[in-house]
Amino acid sequence: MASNASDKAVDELGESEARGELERLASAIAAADIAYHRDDAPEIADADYDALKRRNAAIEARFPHLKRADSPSERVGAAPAQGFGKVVHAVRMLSLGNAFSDEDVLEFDSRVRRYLNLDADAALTCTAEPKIDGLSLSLRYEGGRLVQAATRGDGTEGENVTANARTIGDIPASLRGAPQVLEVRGEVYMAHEDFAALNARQAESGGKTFANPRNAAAGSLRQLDAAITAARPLRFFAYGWGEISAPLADTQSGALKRLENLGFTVNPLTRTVARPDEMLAHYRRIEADRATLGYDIDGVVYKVDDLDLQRRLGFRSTTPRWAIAHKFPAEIATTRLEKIEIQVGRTGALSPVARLTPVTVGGVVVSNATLHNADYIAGRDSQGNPIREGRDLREGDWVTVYRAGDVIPKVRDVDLSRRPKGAQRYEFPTKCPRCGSDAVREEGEAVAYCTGNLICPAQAVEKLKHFVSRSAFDIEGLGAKQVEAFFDDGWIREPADIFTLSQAHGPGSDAPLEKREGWGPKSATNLFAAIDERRRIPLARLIFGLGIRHVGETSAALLARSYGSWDAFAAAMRAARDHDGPEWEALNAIDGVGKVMAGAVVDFFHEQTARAAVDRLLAHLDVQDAETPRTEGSPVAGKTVVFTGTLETMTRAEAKATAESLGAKVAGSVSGKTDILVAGPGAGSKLKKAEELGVAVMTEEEWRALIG
DNA sequence: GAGCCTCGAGTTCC
DNA sequence: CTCGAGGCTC
Repeated sequence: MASNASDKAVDELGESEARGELERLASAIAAADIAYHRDDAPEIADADYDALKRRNAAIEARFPHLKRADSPSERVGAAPAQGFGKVVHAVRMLSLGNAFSDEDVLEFDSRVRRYLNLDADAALTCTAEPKIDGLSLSLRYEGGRLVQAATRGDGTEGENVTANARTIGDIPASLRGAPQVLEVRGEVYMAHEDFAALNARQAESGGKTFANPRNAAAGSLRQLDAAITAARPLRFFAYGWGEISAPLADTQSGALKRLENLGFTVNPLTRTVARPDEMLAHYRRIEADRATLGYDIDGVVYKVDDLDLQRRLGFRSTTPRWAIAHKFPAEIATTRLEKIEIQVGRTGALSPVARLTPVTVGGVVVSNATLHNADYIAGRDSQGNPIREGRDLREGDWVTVYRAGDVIPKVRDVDLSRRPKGAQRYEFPTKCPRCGSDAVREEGEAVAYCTGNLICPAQAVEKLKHFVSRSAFDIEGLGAKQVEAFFDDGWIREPADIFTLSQAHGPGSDAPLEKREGWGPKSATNLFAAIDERRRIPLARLIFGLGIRHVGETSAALLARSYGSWDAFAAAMRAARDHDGPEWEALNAIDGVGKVMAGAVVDFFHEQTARAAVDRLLAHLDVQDAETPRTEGSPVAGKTVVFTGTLETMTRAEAKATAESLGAKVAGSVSGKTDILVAGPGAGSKLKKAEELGVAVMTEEEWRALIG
């Protein structure tokens, strides 16, 4: 039976057929894995391998209870192209906003109150707990059993480290009384004493030692051989959750209690605090205990306790509005500023970088630091106010450096008493160091730009790097390094060249990729396949990839959503050529698009060279129309809504977020394209204009009734 | 027109 | 992560 079953569509399979199929697939995939990984001699084509994996996943999705203990979908190292399989998070793993001072914490408190329309003296309870310096992990339990563990990755997609997570003592393999689906999120870390012992062992056995516990934890979790992870002393604190089939509690603190009862370890310094002064008091207590905790922490996290309020607050593009991380002050080190060099970005921006005598800051050796712009070097901000009390930076100076947010190295100050004799004030270049074109700094702007847009090789290569970057075309195997090498050899000079790479440099060509240093038949085939995969591209990624100034990831998605298809978008931009007319007005009416961005986009389409390059690119692409938001049964899908006057039961931001989630476009001003004006008390000119234009006007109450 | 909020662009090291 | 600047609100 099983042999016939393999030809059947998954939804036609009976249960016993499915069981047999899963068994067959498990052994076929395992055999392919061994051939690929251990013997480095693949027996089947990658596409066939992927098909096996997909079929396995599809059957498992339909018959979850038949999932085998040795399921290929969970096995570490199962995917051939990279060490770990990828996992798309059911609920995104976000990062947190940061507070660096008491004022920032007070501001967080008032921002939350403002958003929720709470009085200054109304209670607003938060949880406060140490921020562990480890790495985030998401644990998925189904029916009380741990089925998957994934790293954070880019927040949307992480790595499957299930086998490794199973070896961590603090992570229960099964739970009693948990919801059917429960994703527990927390931090994997290594305690100080375990770290010291591990390093001692490593040194003894001649293995590599780790710079700090964080790196040790990360290195240990990302072992392809779970047996190695098992020998590493990792621990886990639970602090939150992702997808859940039933709520854990009404409050953050209640949910943490529940997780504790289920068998997780929650940090013992977690408290609920009612007011900013209590938040700060708990911060100081934790800071005072920092050295005796036995593990690294880098701050304190506050979260609004009431989950209903959390839901109302929602998310900004990368962070929740209901939480913030209060960071401890950064460590500082002293070193020498050897040289100031200039880098050229994809927009032509000239950015000075400090080359430093390498120095250890916070467990990492730093040798470069950004200097932002000419004013920053001179000791001024963009308004001309002194920073570093007006002290400028010169080559040869002794400077203090720190890692902003414990990541990005920055120069804090300069020690004038140690300034070498004859050190010269730094002269910011007036020519692009790469192409020699004039560098121009517009009046009132902080950044100088290279004007050789079409001839500057630095700009061209940076634009290409942007094009292949993660948020744009995200071509696996074609990173910044490869782009640079291909550019230098003239293989890729513009985006379209990427899609003809396999013709120009395929196996039979004059200069085949597989003969290049560092490449072989396998990696070359993989790259061509990865490129082919991106011929079908979502509209938003295409727009972002074009690298139009002022159009980042968010705005690209906004434009894609607003126009739906490439043809509609391009036609409108061409029609708006003169910064005038209905298309121009429509573009400017999009909430979030102003004159500057609109001008940049329209001018991009008007520019012959850029347009020709885009046309060459489009010949290779199948652009997918933008998905409109969930609109099923939404009464306002596709409508353009404007809010005006005072809103009484929700804040403006809430109103906007809700409307957008229902597929409506929220605009800032009333125009012929407006479908609905929601007018509260105090509405003025917008109401009048809406009435003139015959736009439907409703009260807030009517609006709420409409959207349910 | 000022003040806030958010986004864009550039940056480091593993 | 930070800084500058664009866009929106008041």
